Amino acid sequence: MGRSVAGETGAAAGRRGTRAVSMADVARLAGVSRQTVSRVVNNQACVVEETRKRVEDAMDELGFYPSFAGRSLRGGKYGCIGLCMFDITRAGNVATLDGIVSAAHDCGYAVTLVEFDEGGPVRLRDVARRLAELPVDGMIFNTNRAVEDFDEFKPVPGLPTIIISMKEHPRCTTIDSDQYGCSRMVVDYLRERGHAHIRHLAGPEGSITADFRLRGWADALDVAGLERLEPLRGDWTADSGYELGVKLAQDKDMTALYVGNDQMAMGAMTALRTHGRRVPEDVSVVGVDDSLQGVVPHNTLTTVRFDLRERGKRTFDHFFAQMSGEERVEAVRLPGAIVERATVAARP
Amino acid sequence: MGRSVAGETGAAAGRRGTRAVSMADVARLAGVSRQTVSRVVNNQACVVEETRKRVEDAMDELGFYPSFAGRSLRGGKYGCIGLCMFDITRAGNVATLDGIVSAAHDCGYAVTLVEFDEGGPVRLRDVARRLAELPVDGMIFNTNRAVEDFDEFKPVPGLPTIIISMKEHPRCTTIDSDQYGCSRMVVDYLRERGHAHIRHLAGPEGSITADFRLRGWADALDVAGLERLEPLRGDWTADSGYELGVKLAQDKDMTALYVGNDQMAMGAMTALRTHGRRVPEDVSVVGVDDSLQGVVPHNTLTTVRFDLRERGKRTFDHFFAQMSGEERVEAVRLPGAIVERATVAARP
DNA sequence: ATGCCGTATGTTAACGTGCTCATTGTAGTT
DNA sequence: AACTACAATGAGCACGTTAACATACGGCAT
Repeated sequence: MGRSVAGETGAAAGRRGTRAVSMADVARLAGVSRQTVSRVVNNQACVVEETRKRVEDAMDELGFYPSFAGRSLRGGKYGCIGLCMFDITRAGNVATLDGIVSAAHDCGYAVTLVEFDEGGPVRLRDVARRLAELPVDGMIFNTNRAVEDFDEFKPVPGLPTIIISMKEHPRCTTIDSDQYGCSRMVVDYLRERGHAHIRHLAGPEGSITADFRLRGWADALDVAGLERLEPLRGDWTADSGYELGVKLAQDKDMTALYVGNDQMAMGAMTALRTHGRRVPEDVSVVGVDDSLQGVVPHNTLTTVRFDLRERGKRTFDHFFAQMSGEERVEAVRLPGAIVERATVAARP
Repeated sequence: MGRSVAGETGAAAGRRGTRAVSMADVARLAGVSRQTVSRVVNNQACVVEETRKRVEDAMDELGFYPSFAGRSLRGGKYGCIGLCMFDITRAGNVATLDGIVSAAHDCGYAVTLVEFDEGGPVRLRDVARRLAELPVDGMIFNTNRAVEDFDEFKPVPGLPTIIISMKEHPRCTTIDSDQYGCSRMVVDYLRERGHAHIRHLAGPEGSITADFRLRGWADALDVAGLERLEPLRGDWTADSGYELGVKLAQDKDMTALYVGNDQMAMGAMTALRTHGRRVPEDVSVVGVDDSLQGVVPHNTLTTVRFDLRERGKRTFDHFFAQMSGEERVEAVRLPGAIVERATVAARP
């Protein structure tokens, strides 16, 4: 219980049974002290060229790599950052992961990835516990799924913690693409083009992203004093978009449709056209994510693009700032940008 | 040079400047020896209930987490596996990553991810060097891109190494989806349905996957003694598929088109239809990857599906076997399966 | 009472590295 | 010759954990 299976493989100590080559071994072969080897490894001055050469040859001969354990035991830090994602395969997450990994790489950090998709309810506390026993200097959580103990969660002391989430947290800096603001932006964009009957096809209940996108749309309509019909809810797939698009085709007042992601938008658009509504002449359609580029030929969907790689980079930057002593807790929301293609028309 | 920036942050030793809570601290507070704390942490017997309770309370009060460094310094292993991917965002890679992470999790391992997309040519040696200095018990490389020193690469002694690659390696076990076999399978599938003029729209030059898929197609035609016209080469995007599809529409002999991925197939199909060739009545189309499901409404493309998550799981399994002493070097190729939809018709 | 056994706990040493301080060696200055 | 200045190297310790060994204690058979 609690102990890792890896830990129990036991018998084989070190690298496959044999103790790994240590500095002492190199020192012995090169005929110098361990300290001199250490200096060579860390590229310090004050080592005469001839000695350095001898040490380097010895290292090559023995296949020496400095032990991370020894090094970090001394130094107290690992140069690794723990990242917990709840579903890597979810569309946006890969790009974010990529951004984090590459920003981390630039600062000499590696990223240790942990997934947490145990059927039951998720508690940040459990995830943090698991991560804290790994060689990490801090943690990043990506919680685009509801977690049980979000608000009362306390980060592990000494381990800077950043949460990728639209929900704000009392103790940790949160960062996310502005899933709320993008909807207000789209509604304003459509209003400026004369649309007053703007409907919404949202993502599934239980998705925080879907909820914030929906809320942004609703608030924007309310603020503008426009009529707000009940939004429909799909499951992010193109087919669900098609299905609901068939229903929406009945609504002859609707002049614009804002869809919670591009795949459903694709489906809805197909349904609208199949049922005699022209896009964009009769109905303008806007999606979010810009995920169809390259996937579909002649992609014409007007949509909102987030720079998710940038989101990852920024996330790491905040982590790094905290590592460097920054104490501030903020809620960073990164704006998207509308990509104008050909599915929006202005009303007379 | 060579040293990590993380290492140079220096000043802050341990967890945010303050030395983390150690077993000694817990022992002092609980009024026991460090060894007893260790026993409690590792759930060993021979600790009387009352003592255990006192230690656990002390741990909670101080917020103690065992130090990974100290632990692995003693034990010699980390419970982490190093993974190098050259482009996480490439379609198949996420699912593979997911499979590896989840299989690793089940065995108590975490995955430390490193990306390597420095503009220049890649050498496995450099990647291995970087990974070997991290807290890992072994490594996995995902080399779907050409590397300079593939054949002469020697794994770090004591660190089991698996390569995800279609190319076989003299010293390491390789594993990959059977990018060659899938093409032979498709050609046979089309031949059985009476097709004799089967053309191929391949991925870009320089892509190993594209090369193997192309080679499988070519060999299958040669073996069957069928005419083999020059394949066209796209860049994986739907638009390039469309563009080349326009050219292919001129070829009135062609009765079947095998496309290197689904997105290009999507484009090619659209082009064929736009230029008066019915699919599947005039031309049958087959893709690879099954990547359009959920993305496009009413997906009807017949394609080859690989279980990429399974590929990840199998990869980890091989790593784990080597960790447990298995020495065999193999080349594992995981077959795909044809997903029959509606873009293939039998010829009379 | 003596000796033995088993259980609970403490003590010691070792893992590999890198910092601090000490020592040696060399050259230049007085 | 005696001194300082500096470069190159070595010795020792500390980091946190745990395996192996050592000790203390109570119960039981002799």
